[in-house]
Amino acid sequence: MTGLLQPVANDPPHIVRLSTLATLSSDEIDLLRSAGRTARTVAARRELISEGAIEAPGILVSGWAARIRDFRDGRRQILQVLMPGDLLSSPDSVQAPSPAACVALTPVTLISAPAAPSPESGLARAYRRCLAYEQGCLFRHIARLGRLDAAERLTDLLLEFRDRAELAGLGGRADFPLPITQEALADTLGLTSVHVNRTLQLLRRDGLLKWAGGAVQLLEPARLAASIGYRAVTI
Amino acid sequence: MTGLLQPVANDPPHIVRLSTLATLSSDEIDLLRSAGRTARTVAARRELISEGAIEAPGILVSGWAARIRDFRDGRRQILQVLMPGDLLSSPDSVQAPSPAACVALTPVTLISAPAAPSPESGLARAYRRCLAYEQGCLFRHIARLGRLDAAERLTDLLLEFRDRAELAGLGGRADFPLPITQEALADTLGLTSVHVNRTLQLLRRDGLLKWAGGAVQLLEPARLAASIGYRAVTI
DNA sequence: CGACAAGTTGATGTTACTCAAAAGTGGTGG
DNA sequence: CCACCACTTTTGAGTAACATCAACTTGTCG
Repeated sequence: MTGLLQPVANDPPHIVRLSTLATLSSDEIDLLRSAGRTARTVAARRELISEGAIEAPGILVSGWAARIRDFRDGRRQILQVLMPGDLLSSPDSVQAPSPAACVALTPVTLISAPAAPSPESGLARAYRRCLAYEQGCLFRHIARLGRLDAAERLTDLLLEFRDRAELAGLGGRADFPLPITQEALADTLGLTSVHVNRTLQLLRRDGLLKWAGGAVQLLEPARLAASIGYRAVTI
Repeated sequence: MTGLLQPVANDPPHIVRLSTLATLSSDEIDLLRSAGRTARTVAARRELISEGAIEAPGILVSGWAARIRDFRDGRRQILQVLMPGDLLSSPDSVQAPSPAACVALTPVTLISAPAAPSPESGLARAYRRCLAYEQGCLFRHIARLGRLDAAERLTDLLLEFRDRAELAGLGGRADFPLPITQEALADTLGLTSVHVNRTLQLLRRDGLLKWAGGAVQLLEPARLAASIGYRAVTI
């Protein structure tokens, strides 16, 4: 059977995400499904990719991970947070040494990303749009770290997570999984975990969010978005 | 005449840069040279690309530019600094709406980036390596903003500029052009221009750098690099 | 020479860091 | 089932880095 399909809600996150970014043929979806049968699992805190290693094209299908930069004195910066459905490295891009190590923030499962049938295929387009989206997120991350204060950084990051979770069919319009520690959040936001904790308490006290059982619920997403002039990453 | 050439010091920066990143045939170099004959110039402070516009593949051949994010209240963050030889957008990548506006920091000249003859050609490889290098710089920028203090940020950025200038055949091992204002530097580093000014004075007082006539000279590049554990972006 | 942009200086305020310790949470094995 | 351990979250008090505001100087270009 050949033809075009709409993304299905019960599909795994990477299939929802890729088929939202470009229309995939059912052959391509089958390709992704069969790739899902040979998954690799990695325990929390373990490296998925070490710095300088050649990355095999991969997709994160469950758990969260992060590209990180460690400094000699113990400081650590999370460069990019990866959630289910995210590409670890596209089959199209250069097989270059990874510019940064990638570690699992939770237990993680990975599959290898199937090569696209052709550069004009839907899958190839989906991969390219993933990369563009990713770059948009990196730019947003830079603006966040450079010019927002703690509460604004946290708000901005949570809104980004919400959008990305929704893109992969995870969580709803105001709630989404967030299975990482406050310390990981601090390393993402360029803050200390103490300060992240205090900032979270402010937002909770103001009735803006709840965070329990590894999931966040934004109580007034529109007000949050308006308060920082949040706009979704365009793709 | 066909064959492989070494980069020539007197070549324009984009040719030096691309032919350092991958070996180009003389046909490909001719392609780049003829692209150089139809240059576009943009005055300082003008936009090269506005946010959301579709970017035409381009190369910066002279002057400096920056991708920026402007906030409603006047805050501004420079997301990426572009210097001569840098790709504005690769012919290979998606023709997606630009995630951020790009403005000229000095008067600028642009050429359009010629499409690579084939995906396996040297030029296509050079473009891909440009993108990988660029991503490495973005990661470095994030770590800088998230975890370094003012003096470290400045040092790290100047060392990156030195490396990138050298890659494009501009400047030497310790000195390079820096034709931008302290305010642009502040918007890059997530600091105020007042604080950048004071931090520069510290470095000057310690005999670490000179900055005059739009060019910086690092007096002890090795000591600077060691002080922050600087490692060049790997490509 | 005048005007405007860029760089410099000083005084003061605030955000976020540091250090330290207590309280809560979850998993493991006896 | 409980005791223990490691990890995470929370709280408090003092501090440092950077921002803010405002003025003044220098440089540049028409």
